[in-house]
Amino acid sequence: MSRTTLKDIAEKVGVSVTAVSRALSGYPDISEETRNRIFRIAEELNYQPNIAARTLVTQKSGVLGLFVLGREKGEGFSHPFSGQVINGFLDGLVEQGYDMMVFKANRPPDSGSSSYIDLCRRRMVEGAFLMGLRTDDPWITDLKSSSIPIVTMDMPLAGEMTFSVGCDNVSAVHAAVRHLADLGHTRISIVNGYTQASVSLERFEGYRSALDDLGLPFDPSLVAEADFTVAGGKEAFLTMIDRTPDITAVFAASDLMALGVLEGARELGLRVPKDLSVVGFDNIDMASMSSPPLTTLDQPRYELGRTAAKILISACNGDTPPSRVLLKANLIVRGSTSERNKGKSAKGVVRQAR
Amino acid sequence: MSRTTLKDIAEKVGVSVTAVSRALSGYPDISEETRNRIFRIAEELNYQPNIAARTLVTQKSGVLGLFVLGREKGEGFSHPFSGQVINGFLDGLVEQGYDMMVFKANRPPDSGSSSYIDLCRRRMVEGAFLMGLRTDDPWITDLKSSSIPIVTMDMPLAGEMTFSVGCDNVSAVHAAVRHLADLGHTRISIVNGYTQASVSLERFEGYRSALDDLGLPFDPSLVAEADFTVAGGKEAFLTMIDRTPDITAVFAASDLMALGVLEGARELGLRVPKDLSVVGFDNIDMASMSSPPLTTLDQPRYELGRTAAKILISACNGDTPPSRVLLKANLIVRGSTSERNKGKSAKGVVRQAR
DNA sequence: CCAAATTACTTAAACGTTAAACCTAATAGA
DNA sequence: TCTATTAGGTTTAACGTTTAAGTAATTTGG
Repeated sequence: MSRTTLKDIAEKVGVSVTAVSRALSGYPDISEETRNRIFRIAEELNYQPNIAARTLVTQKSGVLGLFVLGREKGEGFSHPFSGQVINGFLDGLVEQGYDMMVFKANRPPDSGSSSYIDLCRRRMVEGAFLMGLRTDDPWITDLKSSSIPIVTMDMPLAGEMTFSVGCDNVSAVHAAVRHLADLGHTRISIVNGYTQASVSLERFEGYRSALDDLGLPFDPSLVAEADFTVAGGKEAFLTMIDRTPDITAVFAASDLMALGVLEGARELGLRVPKDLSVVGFDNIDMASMSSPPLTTLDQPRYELGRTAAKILISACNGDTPPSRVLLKANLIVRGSTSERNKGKSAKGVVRQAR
Repeated sequence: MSRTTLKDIAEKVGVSVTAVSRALSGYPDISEETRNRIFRIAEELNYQPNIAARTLVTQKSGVLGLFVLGREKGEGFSHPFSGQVINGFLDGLVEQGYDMMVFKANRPPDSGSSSYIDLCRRRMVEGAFLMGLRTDDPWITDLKSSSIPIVTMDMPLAGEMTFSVGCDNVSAVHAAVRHLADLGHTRISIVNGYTQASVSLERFEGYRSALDDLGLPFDPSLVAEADFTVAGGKEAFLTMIDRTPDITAVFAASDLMALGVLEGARELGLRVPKDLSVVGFDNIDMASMSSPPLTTLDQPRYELGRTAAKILISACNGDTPPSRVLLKANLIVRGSTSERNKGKSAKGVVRQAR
């Protein structure tokens, strides 16, 4: 026997298919008695609506799409940051009766690959949440002119139907740098992410403005750029400290890079936080477990995902949510930062270690 | 203007809807010339098939479901283990033209929540992959009698349409214990996961059989049980080492618990690996970054996910894949294990530290 | 040269649902 | 008492696709 349909119930109860449909959908024009009979039989036959059929006629699928872009090595799903965001997004959308479909980013836009929007259209996806979008993504223009609502993480797009969620990176980094300055550091370097991520620009802005506000001079040789990974952070740190050995503090634009800095420092014989203070960004689980545990900026990841779902759904309902929502990232002070050690500068140690 | 449909193309080309459908699907009974015209117009109108309509008539949605169960704190998506498995699963299914829908596990089976299978039926999901299923899950019997193929991770179900993927836990743990024994350890303890995970039983079996094979006596007081988390592992280790301070090696059934053991050891002043050797399980990213880096069993996570997709799809196609596929977990030796230190036993250190 | 087969289509039906329009009997309002 | 309304339905059509069953024109085989 195949699946039970409205027709099966209708026949068994002795009413029309429409009556069953309306009863189950809670319309008031079905008598209390028939309604009860219908529900009983539906239960008995373990009726599950065929959502494909419903979608076809209502033109609404009840599906929201998730794109986890940049899924090479250590990115995307396997990035320690993504999990909680996705959890929040999923919870937020399930609460409103939606389901989630996950799409793989088809890398080369040349061949037969479709744009994100086209992928959505086939499945009648009502809105999409994009994580890991970069400024050089080939489908950006496509997204801007989307007719379904799009929420991006960390990357405002300025389209009619595009929205974004993210942290207030500028003030977050400002706070981190201030924290380091408060501890007496004056040679504060930044290991930033690549410029194709728009957070990188914001975080740099936070760094610059903090320096200005604190009366510290800006030195371009204290700025390094990496790819948000451990290896990249380590590499960037090592070349930078070689150039400018008088650094006593590092702000890294991701915890992974901060962990890379820690690794690099260990190799050089620098003791964190005694010789070098390190601040990360994200507060991934690993951050609290490194030695020393990382001082970092906690992004409310779950809340970010949840907010994305909220915006998407309200836009789907024809409302006009704010085009950009910024949540606050909180500085969490742990063991990787401390008062600047005036006696023994990092410089000396580095010279020794080499 | 709304979406382009087959009808739009048909009118513009001057053929029937069927002709367009068949041309686009590659049937041979459309002339080369009309086919080309159809393709050109379809392209021009940026036609995207309405998959809901297709699903309705073919009774196949082209969707596979993913259930990431146990999504409390640190579990599910945010578990460092899940990401790569999901990446593999997604890649495997996209390659075959499928899409992935992710379902939230509705915890209490009492209220109005539906079984995993029912969730699938509504969306005509063709098969599902379940991660994090426990032996005490309320929907187990439902799953066993499923009419759509189900692949579980790490948990064989013995149903007509159920399959499972996982690692060969028994021989993996066997290798880990042998590694410790080879280093001279004789008091080897196990911090296992909770018994509701079937891997726990298998890992315990590996532990027992290794002990037997190596001629080491089994001592129940060297067995602890925790919840796979860092905190749980630490707690379990601390109470165990208090009871039996002569332990010189620990096998933990997850890297997170192993990291907890490391933390506990640090607090007691035990030096790893000098005073205590520790082996984990999973090879999560964190494992290589702890200090010391963890010796652990590497699960081929990506491959596990990919295999799940492969099995699911072949079962969807009416084939009969093996009901259980076990991949090999490889021992990766890092800094957390070393030769047993005969001079200074852990016992002495613990006594001192307390 | 005619029947049979092939080519290139078309028509009709179906998938399971919802929405709009319609209907009938009972009830309410004047 | 007659009409207007309401309650409780039913009938019909539509959503966009695929598939089975035609059909007319052309080609092939003997």
